[in-house]
Amino acid sequence: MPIRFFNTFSRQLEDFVPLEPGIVRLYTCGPTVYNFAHIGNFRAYVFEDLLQRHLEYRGYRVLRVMNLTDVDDKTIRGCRAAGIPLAEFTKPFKDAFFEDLDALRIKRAQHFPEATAADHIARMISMIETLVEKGHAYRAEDGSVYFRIRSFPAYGQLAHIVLDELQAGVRIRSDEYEKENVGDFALWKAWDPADGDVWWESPWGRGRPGWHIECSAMSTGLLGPQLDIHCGGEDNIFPHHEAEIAQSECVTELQFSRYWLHCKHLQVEGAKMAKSAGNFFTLRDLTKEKGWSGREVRYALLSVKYREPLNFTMEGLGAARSALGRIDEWTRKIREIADSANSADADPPHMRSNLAAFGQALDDDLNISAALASVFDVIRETNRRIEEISPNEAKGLMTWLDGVQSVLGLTSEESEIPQQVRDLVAQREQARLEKDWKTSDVLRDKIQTLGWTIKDSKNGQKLTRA
RNA sequence: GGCGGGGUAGCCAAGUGGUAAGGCACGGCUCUGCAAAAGCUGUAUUCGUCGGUUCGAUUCCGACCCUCGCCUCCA
Repeated sequence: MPIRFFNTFSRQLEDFVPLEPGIVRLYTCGPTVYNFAHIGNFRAYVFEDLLQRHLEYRGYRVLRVMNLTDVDDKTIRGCRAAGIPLAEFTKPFKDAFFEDLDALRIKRAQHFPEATAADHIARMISMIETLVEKGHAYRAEDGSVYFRIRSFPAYGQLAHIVLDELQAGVRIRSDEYEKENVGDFALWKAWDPADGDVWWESPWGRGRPGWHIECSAMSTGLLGPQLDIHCGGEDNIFPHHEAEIAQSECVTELQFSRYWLHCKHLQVEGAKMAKSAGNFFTLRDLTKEKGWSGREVRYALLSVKYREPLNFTMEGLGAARSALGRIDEWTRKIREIADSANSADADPPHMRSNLAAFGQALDDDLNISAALASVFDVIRETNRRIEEISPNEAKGLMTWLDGVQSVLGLTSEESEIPQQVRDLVAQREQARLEKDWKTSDVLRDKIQTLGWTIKDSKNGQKLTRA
C-alpha cells in the first residue's frame, strides 16, 4: 500500500511519489525568533517530525530544511525596544527554540538556515533581480520591490482564492501606496528610519528582504529547485505559501513543491489560544512552571491527526501521562521477558497483522489516532496472555516496538536512580524478607520524600519517579 | 461577505452506506501484609438540529445552528 497524503494544492488524497526514488526533500517553515515559540507553533513542528520519522520508517532518506526567520517587523521592533543589535536580540530565542525541540524530541533537520546569513541574503537578492528582469517584479519609488501578482496567472491556486474577490474590502496601507495592485507583496523592503541599523545593500538601495522570498531562496538554495513536500500551519497557506510558489516558479520555471501539507490550528480548553484569554502557553510554561515533561506535551500534541483541530487541555496532558505510563509498564514487562531470549528468530506470527496496522495507519495520511489505537491493541492483547509470552515472542515485540518508537519518539527515559535511593531500597528488601513491615513502610516513606515511589510487585520492588 | 475545516460517550478522539476503534476518567474483578501500582473487564440503541435519497445513513444530498481558520507578512 502506498503512502498517501492530502495535498492542499489538489485538496485530495494522493499517492506519495518523490521526485527522486528513495529521497524526500522536505521544507518546513520555521519560527520567527522574536519570542519563545508557543504550543501552537509546536503542534506544527511535532506534526512535521512525525512526517519525517514515518518517511524514514518507510525507508526514505529525508533531507529536511527548517528556516529561522531572524529579521522581520517583530524582531526589529524587539531589538530596537531593547536597544541592542538584531543578532543579539534573536540569539536567546534561537537557543531556546533548539532547547524546546530537544525537549519535544523533534529530530533535527539537516539545515536550519537563518535569513540574515550573508549567502542567503545574496541568493534572495539574486532571485529578486531575476524576477525584475523577467517582469514579475518592479521597484517602487521608495526602493521597495514588489512581486507583480498579475504576471503569474496561477497566483491563488493553492489557497483557491480568486484575485478579483480579494480586492474588495482590503484597506491599502499608507506605506504601500505605491503598489500597482493591492495584492502585490514585498520582495524587498526599503529601509525605514524605524529599522535603525538593520539593513543590507541591494541594487535597489538599502533595505531588507520580505518574508516570503526568504523561504523561496533558502528552500531552493539548499534542496534544489523542486521540493517533494512543503509543510506549515494552515495559516501559512495564504499568503505565504502562495507567494512562495509565485516567486519560486517564476524564477525556476519548474513546479516548486509537489505536495503541500498543512496542519490545523489547536485550541486550548476549547477556546482560541490568546494571551488575553489567559490560555496562551509556551512550552516552557508547561514544563518549567507546570511540571509536565516534554514527552507528555509531545504525546498531547502528537496524538491527534494533523488535519483535525486539536483541543489542548490540562486534562489531556493528564491523559497523556497515564497513556505513556501504560506503554512504559508494558515495555518494561516485555523487555524483562525478552531478556531471557536465546534466539534471534523472533517474529510473533499470530501478531503480524496487528503489528503491521501501525505503519499502515500512518501510510494513510498520517492517521496517528488509528496508529496509536493499534499500539494499544497489541498491548492489551499481549497483556491478556502475558504468562504465555515466550522470550522469543517478547523479543519480536521489542523489535516491533523499536520501530514504533522510532516514529513516535515516546520512549521512556530510564532515569538514573541515585545511590542513596538504591541503598534504601536494598534495606527495605531485607526488611521485607524479615516481614518487618513497620521498617518497610518507614523506608517507603523515606524513599518517597526523595522523589521516588515504590510499587511492590510479585517480582519485587519497582521504582518510579514520584 | 467570500473560501475552507470541525461538531461522535464525562473528557480527548478514530471510523464506515449495513449496524460505533483507541486513550483518559469512572464502576467491577484479579493480585496484595497494608497501600499503591499493575492487569483484565464493563460503560454511546447512538454519532449538532431538521428534512430528503435508500431495504438500510453517523457515513450521501439539502437547509439550519454552533465553533475554528484564512481573506496580504499569524503554526
